[in-house]
Amino acid sequence: MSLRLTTWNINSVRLRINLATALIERLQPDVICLQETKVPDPMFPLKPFEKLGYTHHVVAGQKGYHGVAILSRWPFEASERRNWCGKEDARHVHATLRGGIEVHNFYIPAGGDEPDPSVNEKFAHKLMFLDEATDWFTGRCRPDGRMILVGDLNVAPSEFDVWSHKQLLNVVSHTPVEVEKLTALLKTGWIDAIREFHPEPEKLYSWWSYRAKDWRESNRGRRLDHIWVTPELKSSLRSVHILDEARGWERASDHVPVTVDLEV
DNA sequence: ATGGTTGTTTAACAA
Repeated sequence: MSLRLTTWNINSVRLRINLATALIERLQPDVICLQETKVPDPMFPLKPFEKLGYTHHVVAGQKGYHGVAILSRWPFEASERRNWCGKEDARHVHATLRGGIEVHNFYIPAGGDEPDPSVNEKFAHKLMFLDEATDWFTGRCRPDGRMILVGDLNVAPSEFDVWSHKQLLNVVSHTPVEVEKLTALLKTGWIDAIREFHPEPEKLYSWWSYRAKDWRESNRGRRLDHIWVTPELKSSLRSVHILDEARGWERASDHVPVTVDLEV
């Protein structure tokens, strides 16, 4: 069976519900993983998704910030919300699809502006989150079997994942300590599916700041959104696609949807 | 070197 999964930091699911339906019409993913939904669960707009066939969902939201959701045309065998770092932040849900494929959807803390954990509590939280996730996937949730990890991981790990390695070395999202910790998480047993199809040195971005006058012209992007799979799914990978043009949509999110196709 | 924008919620914060 073919499985198409799209991950997207939508930056408010209520504001961009029409962009979500446009995306669905166009790509028809089987599974959609959203981040930064910014809505408490009772107010999540499930109806438009249900009408389009996404009758299975796991949603974890909160007022104003964060929020993740998995919306699926495939039934779930199980699903769960998980909290991290002793906080109630809605940053992770996971679901096991019919057939036993486990999907993890993360919204890793952005980390604030100052890349020093001793003065910036948000950056400390980000590093702790990455450590805790690494511990978790090393221990009771080992990445074996058929598993997919996606989301806004808020780290652009390689020099080819940012518009300027030099100019971003001390900018949160590309500092060596974050890259080291994201790499440790990857090495718990994952394969970077996007790079399987677009190996370095090809430049890849999934986010462009709202602050640029012309995002396309300046093209100061970063690859913050990721799709990882376990080795067991490597031979099932068929293609990946970063929908750059979505950054040019009216009232766009600052992130664009990223899609993977598998034959499972 | 700095400031630039957007979303939620309504002045301030997060990204």
